[in-house]
Amino acid sequence: MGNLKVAKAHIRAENERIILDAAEAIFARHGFRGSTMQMIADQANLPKANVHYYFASKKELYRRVVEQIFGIWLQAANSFEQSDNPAEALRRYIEQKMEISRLRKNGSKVWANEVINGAPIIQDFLENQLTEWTDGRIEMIQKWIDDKKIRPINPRWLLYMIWATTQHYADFTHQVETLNAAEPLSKEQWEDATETVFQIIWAGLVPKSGT
Amino acid sequence: MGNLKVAKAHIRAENERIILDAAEAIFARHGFRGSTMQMIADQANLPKANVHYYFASKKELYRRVVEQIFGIWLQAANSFEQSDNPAEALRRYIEQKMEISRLRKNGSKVWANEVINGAPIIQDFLENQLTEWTDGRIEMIQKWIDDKKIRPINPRWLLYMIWATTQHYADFTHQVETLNAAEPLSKEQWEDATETVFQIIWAGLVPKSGT
DNA sequence: GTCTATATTTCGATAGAC
DNA sequence: GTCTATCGAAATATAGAC
Repeated sequence: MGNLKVAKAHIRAENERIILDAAEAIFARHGFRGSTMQMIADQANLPKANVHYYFASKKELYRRVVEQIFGIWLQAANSFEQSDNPAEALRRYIEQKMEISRLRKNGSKVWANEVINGAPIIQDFLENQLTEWTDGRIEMIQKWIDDKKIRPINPRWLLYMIWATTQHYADFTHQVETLNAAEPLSKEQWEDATETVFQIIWAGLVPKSGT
Repeated sequence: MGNLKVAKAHIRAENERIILDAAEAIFARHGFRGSTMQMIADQANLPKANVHYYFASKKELYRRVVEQIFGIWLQAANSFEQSDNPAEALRRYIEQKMEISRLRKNGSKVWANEVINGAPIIQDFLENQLTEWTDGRIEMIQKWIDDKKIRPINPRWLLYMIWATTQHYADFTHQVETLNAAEPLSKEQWEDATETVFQIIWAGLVPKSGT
């Protein structure tokens, strides 16, 4: 009896994972309304009714996908804390964000799609978790400024700049690859792009030596 | 007879304009598949059948909207040419891009949506016009580097950085406003953000005085 | 050129046999 | 837990009167 329960729970966990991965890919490519349960089922190699068996509605499935992405974002964001040295903290954060853009393109695209459309489904994430996290990071950056470790700039615009620049490589992959002779960026290009993003931002933050 | 033709042409031009504006707003908010001809008709204050009278299909209407946006982008991009001084040229370009983000949010969002989804409808723009324009601008920036006017960085990543940072304020308006206590950015905030973007990028490009 | 009514297709969701 | 068949609700597009 106990074994049966465990086996069934295992099947459920595995199928949910397969469907979530399939849904992320489809939602990233076609948006919420552009994606059909049939497409997701095909991507997962399951009959459409099975998808409905595990996720009651398309909306619930979508929300689970977005939740998953948001978790990864917040987790990476913690790297911000790990150093009191602004150069180190920013380098680590930019590197992590670029790494997520490289490895989790679909997640980033679903998020972008959702925000562009006014976040009809995940507004609560923006209002609660993201607002809290952002306010905390702004305080940290402001402290760096007060300590004259970086130039006085508005910390908020700096954060947006890092988000925009790093996520661009995930959200606009298709444009980036088209402009790269229809080829994905090579390992060297990813490293070079990451280094350039960090270098420009950091050089733009260093306090003027003469001041 | 001639007058009648002119009058009808006028009616057509005006109605097409009304429908295009309505469609841009709806497509920006709901994406291609999320938008219905009924929504567009309501936004334009016209019966649905009239929209079909002027635009044979939803796809044709969408393509016209994206074409319009792309024209505005390319036009603004010319400001890049107007100065041989990198600081001036970059400042003007960033200011223009931020101005478009402020005034033409919907256009930018439709474009972003389209690229995220793999540009199924406007791939030819990416392959032709955008590739040409980008290659030309990369040459210009490379010349600045050769002339030691700016530090040696990969010009392509610099362009992407400018695009990403400026368009973020249009595409992610909803997130930016949620993080701004649900208020649109004030005139002062727009100016401050623009200045910060330019300052960080430019300071990150100036050649080291000691080298 | 305008607009009501409707044909046709597609999709989300469920029933019910296995 | 799986899967076929199908319902009911939209949505695109068009026919045809004005």
